[in-house]
Amino acid sequence: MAQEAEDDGAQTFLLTAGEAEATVGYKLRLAQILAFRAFEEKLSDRGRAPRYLGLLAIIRNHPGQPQSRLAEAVALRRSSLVTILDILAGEGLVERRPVRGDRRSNGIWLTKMGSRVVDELLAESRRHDAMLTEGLSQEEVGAALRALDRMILNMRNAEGG
Amino acid sequence: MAQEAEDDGAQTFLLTAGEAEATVGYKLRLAQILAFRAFEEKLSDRGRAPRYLGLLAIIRNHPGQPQSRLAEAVALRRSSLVTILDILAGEGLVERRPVRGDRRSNGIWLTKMGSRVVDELLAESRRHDAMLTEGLSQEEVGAALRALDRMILNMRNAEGG
DNA sequence: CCTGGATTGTTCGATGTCGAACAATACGGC
DNA sequence: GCCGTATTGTTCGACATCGAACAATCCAGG
Repeated sequence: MAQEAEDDGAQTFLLTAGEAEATVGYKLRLAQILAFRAFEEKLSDRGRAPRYLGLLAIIRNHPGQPQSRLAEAVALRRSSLVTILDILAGEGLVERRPVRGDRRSNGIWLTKMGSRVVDELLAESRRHDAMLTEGLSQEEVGAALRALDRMILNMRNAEGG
Repeated sequence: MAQEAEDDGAQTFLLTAGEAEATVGYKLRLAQILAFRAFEEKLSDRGRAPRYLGLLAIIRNHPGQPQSRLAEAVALRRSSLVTILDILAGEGLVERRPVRGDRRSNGIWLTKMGSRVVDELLAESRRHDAMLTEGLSQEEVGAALRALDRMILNMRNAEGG
């Protein structure tokens, strides 16, 4: 009966907080919040590109895709992407172009500046990854990546079904 | 030069989106968004407890902790936790009690109902985890958990220093 | 003691994401 | 060709989280 507050040192508390019941989902969340926040803070002088680097990288690898497809790729909503693309277009990183054969949709493309910014930020991103996975072996990192891929796949397959 | 939009099927696009440049940080984010969203949607009829299950579990394991300590444990800000605890207290899951010896801080405790709700939701959470990690072996899940722990540790050590 | 700096909870305005709606456009079955 | 249904981008109001400020309280050094 823990009717009395425990007297952990702060360190011990943080390390063991929720440990007993901690699930993959929970640790996933914690790690993501901390990693994402740190990355954004480190690059707070580069506009909003760091936050949307994933999106920008996808646009570079798959230029001309419609917004709806991009939204699905980064697991955000169609409606959220509107504002995001407005911002990125406002910063001159991205362009909406008409798509021949479908007057509903826009194709999204990187500008030259956008392409350059993505290059720079991907380098930063790799440095950040190194910090994030410090103390893990190549094999462990690889295994974690494969596990994450599988989780992403599992959740995508479950979506809307 | 990919000046022409590619003609992936939607499946292929999703699977390979950003694959070339994908970092641990990015996949972490994607997996977390999808997993968290699915968990919340599945339990949309249980108030706001699902979203804050991690917090509630920590309160159960470490009753009587001050808000600031809890905020750090779940990687949210002190100011954010105020609203959250207001809500959880409003739903009757949590109580603020005065702390003897420090009139600034509150100790946070689960109510009986809160404790019951946490039990139920932790069971749901384990089921959700099973879905999330489907297709991964016990060893792979264990390795992923250890990797996540390490990443959390790394980011915490880097914080503010 | 007592005074200056830290810590705690709180408020408040700013920003990001969401879901539900909508108009414009595409498309399949007839 | 025509019509019902899907899809696309968009707007709008709701909500979650943030950072900066603040008052109350604690505490360490003189």
